[in-house]
Amino acid sequence: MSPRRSFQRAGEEARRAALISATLDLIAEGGPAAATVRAIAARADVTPGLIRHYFATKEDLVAAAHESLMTGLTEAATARLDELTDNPRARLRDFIVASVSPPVTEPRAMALWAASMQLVPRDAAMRRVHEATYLAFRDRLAGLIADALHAAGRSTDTATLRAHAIAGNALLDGLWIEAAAIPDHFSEIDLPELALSAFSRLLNLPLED
Amino acid sequence: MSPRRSFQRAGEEARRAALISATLDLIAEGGPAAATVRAIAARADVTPGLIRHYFATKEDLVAAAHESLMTGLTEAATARLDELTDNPRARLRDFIVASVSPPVTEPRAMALWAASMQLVPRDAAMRRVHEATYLAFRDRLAGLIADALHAAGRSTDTATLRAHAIAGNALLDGLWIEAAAIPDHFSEIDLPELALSAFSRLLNLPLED
DNA sequence: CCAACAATTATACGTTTGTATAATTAAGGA
DNA sequence: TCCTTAATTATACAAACGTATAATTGTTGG
Repeated sequence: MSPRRSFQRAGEEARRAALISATLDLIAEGGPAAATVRAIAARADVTPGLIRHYFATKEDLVAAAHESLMTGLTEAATARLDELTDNPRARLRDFIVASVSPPVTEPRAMALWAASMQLVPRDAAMRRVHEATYLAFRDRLAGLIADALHAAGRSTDTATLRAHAIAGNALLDGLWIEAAAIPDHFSEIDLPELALSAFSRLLNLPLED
Repeated sequence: MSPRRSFQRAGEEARRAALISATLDLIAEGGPAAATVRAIAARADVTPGLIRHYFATKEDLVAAAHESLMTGLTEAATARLDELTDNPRARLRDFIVASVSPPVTEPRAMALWAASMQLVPRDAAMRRVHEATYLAFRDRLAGLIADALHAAGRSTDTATLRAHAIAGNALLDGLWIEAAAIPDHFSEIDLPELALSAFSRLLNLPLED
């Protein structure tokens, strides 16, 4: 007499979110190999069969998890912007600082990001998600740069603006990646200050406090 | 009557190298999941049982492969420096261009790098190797920057130089990573020119042709 | 209060995985 | 030349994987 386990119904949205969260947790802790359908189900406190009910294949679930991760990182850098002053230069400065500060620079985020990047070259769905989220972040940065330069009375043709956004994005990416990879080594370095200083020279626009 | 497959004996060193090479090829092509013992053996043109004869466990083989990868990358970067001209500014320029050009920007390199980075937060040995190779690369860049600035008659205190090297390294990392991740999107962009332009502003030192 | 439906669990299947062990064969020294 | 030894192949096995499908159960509208 094995009693069938009781359960509660949850909305589709909540269940998908729970499965995605469980997937990210497992990948962060033990890499992609640890994110098996059975482990994911256990972490989300459901049975493995339910995964197939919401995601046709495990690949779909992983892709959805990647999208959730990337948009989450972008939002982490963007979140404080809305509550900020309307001073364009301060907004850009805050965006830069947030991009090289926790939670973005936490090792967990880096491990997840690396796991995703590893799939990008050969998984079309992952590549599409990555490109979309990359461009979303870059466009956001481009807008902030344009506003800051304009407020300083500088003209900005689109080609130059795009180059600034690409380089600035690359700078922020490289900084948070290394800071997350070897936190001990960067603990004694004021990363926000370094980022602001480099950005100031990149745009020829003072950003430091 | 199935004839047993013929074979030739090889030295331990050669066999281990062949197995490591096969492992890296497979990880680059299909990720860590593709590097099964059977696939590795097939690629190295031996039977799966032989792997266990040289590596007690598959984990040992993967660790050896990562170490080989890291040291190989550093040596490649070091070797490249020696063939450059002795004009300090040209050396820095060539180094920057090489860092955002093939074979560095090939998706294969990015996939292997991402596979390694994914292990860094969880594996102390991997973290040590990564930190050492990162610092080796950064120190090289710092030396090139110092020489170029000095040749231009600029003074450079060590703190500023280190900041320049960190920011420059981050810029190059971010650029080659994205170029390798979404090559289609960057195909129409002159990445070396963009990198040189950004570096020039970062150092306030003209580097473009 | 009941019936219909969707959400969830349960079970099963075929593959593939890493590893263990026994059988064979190439290579070198006596 | 033969005989020993280590390198290599061959076979086997239990565990874990993703997926498919059937059986149940919570929920909601009438």
